[in-house]
Amino acid sequence: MNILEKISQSQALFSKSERKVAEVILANPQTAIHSSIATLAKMSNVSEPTVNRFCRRLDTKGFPDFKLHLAQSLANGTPYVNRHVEESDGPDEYTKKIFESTMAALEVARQSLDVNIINRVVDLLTQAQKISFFGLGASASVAHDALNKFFRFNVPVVYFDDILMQRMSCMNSSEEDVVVLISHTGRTKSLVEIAQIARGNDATVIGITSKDSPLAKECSLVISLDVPEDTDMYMPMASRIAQLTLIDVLATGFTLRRGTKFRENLKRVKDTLRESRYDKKQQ
Amino acid sequence: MNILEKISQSQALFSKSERKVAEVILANPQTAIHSSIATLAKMSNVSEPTVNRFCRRLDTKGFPDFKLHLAQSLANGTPYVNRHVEESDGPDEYTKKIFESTMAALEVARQSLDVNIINRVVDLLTQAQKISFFGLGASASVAHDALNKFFRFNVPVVYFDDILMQRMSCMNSSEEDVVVLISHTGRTKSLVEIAQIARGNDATVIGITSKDSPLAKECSLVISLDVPEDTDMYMPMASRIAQLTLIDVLATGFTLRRGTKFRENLKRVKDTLRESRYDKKQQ
DNA sequence: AGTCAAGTTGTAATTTTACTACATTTGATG
DNA sequence: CATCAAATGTAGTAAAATTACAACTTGACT
Repeated sequence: MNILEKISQSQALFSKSERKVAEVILANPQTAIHSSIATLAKMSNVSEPTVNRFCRRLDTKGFPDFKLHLAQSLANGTPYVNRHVEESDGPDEYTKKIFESTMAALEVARQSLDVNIINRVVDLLTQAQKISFFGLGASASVAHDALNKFFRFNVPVVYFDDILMQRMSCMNSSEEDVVVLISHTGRTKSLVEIAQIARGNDATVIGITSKDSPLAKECSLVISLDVPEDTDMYMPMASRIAQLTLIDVLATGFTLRRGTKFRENLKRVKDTLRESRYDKKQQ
Repeated sequence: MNILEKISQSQALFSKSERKVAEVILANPQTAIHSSIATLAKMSNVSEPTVNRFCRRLDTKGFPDFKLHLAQSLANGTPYVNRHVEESDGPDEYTKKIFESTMAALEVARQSLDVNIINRVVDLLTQAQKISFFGLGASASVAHDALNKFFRFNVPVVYFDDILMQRMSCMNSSEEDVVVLISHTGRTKSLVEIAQIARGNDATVIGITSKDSPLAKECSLVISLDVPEDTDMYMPMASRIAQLTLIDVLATGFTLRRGTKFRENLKRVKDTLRESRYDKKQQ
């Protein structure tokens, strides 16, 4: 885990002087990694051994090891998850925080992914007669996006954001069909029911949802995507982005499986759009 | 620049013994960051000062500083932009590449954003009588997502993915209305026309699009979002994610502007969903 | 309030680590 | 093969981190 997050979360664990050290480091981590233990001790108004004890409390081997961890946290593009937006934040602050926590969430999501399952899902998708993408609420737009991607592959794709249409569509599904259900929580009742209907018609049901959820239990195959969600805002944010990126991965896997010739087909689809656009040169 | 890459590229610069050091480090960088200069010297069969000289040749201040740089290169989640998916990539490789390049794209997008414009857009959105989100193709799902977010704020929000509906909606817009148009290229003809119609009806038109595009020219205010897009795949991927994250930023700015009391309102909206879900405990 | 124990913090000595100055080696060139 | 510059190593020095221990807080219980 990112050591900066760990510091801000472990406040309770620290003693008074250790907290002083934590403050100084959090306030200026860049300076911290370039300081010696003596300098840092002086900056925090504590003794050197206190800094050392602080490092060990964070399960590092000592000060140099701690600096290594800190350096990694500070590495470009390794933002910390727990940058919650606060009431007092200005536009520059909340913009930065949201982007950074989104990136961090992607990193976490990537690590939680099971590549073998992705591979099998790509297999199933390439062999499907018809692919359906269903989601509700925030996940509806993800399904919508998936439609947009897979539509270009010249495969029968279906997307509905209406529960009844989703049900009817699943009623008519058959063994060769793949139904992809998207839900962050995996606890949306009507989606679970749809999974059951689809399974009842022998369709392959793939869930993009969280592990061990009711929806996951009803699926033939689950891509579990555990994303740290900032619940302060009462809106799904990072989970959606992770789902979309996963869709990108699946779509990419799909095109790779289909080979180069198929890729040319994609280019043609894209070229078709040209007429609807203003030429780049003409501006 | 990543110091590991730098080492492998600077081979010519090194002396014979220094190259030995480079080899050992490249072979096992994880070990290197946890070794002292003495251990590393022994592993490379060179003297300690040689290791030190090696570090300085790479423009670091000395061995400890070098280790810091190395640690940063090794931090996971340090994405390189130029990780294009290749024909021969397996699932683990393309998954990693897509996630990493998405993260990198977000970082680039964040840096290209103008915070002042974001602030003004948030201003306009909070004051709007009605907010419309329109996009076509891949950007339609982004607009769809925006609907989902702003809908929770108890503001009149409109979203259509049908050109005619979009036009009609804009025809009826007025001075107090804000129309948000989303397009990566900014060269989709019908969207440009819609911008003109909306402007003609005195609505405020906000573009989430690329700078200097035809669409940008027709907007009252443009949030330009320049994203490095992997064109190999002929599909918009990173641009969409950046747009969505921007929507998150706008939505967050919106709620912050409205204050704490408003946030409680959001919680109520979320709680309303409970009935449609399976309880967490019951599983 | 006084005492004691547990926990916290600092001082000073010790050990480890990195760096510097200088000596030796290597190998290329006339 | 003599010479010189570049490369490498040796040994000493300086700096940094860690340890052991002493002094000081804190708060519970008599």
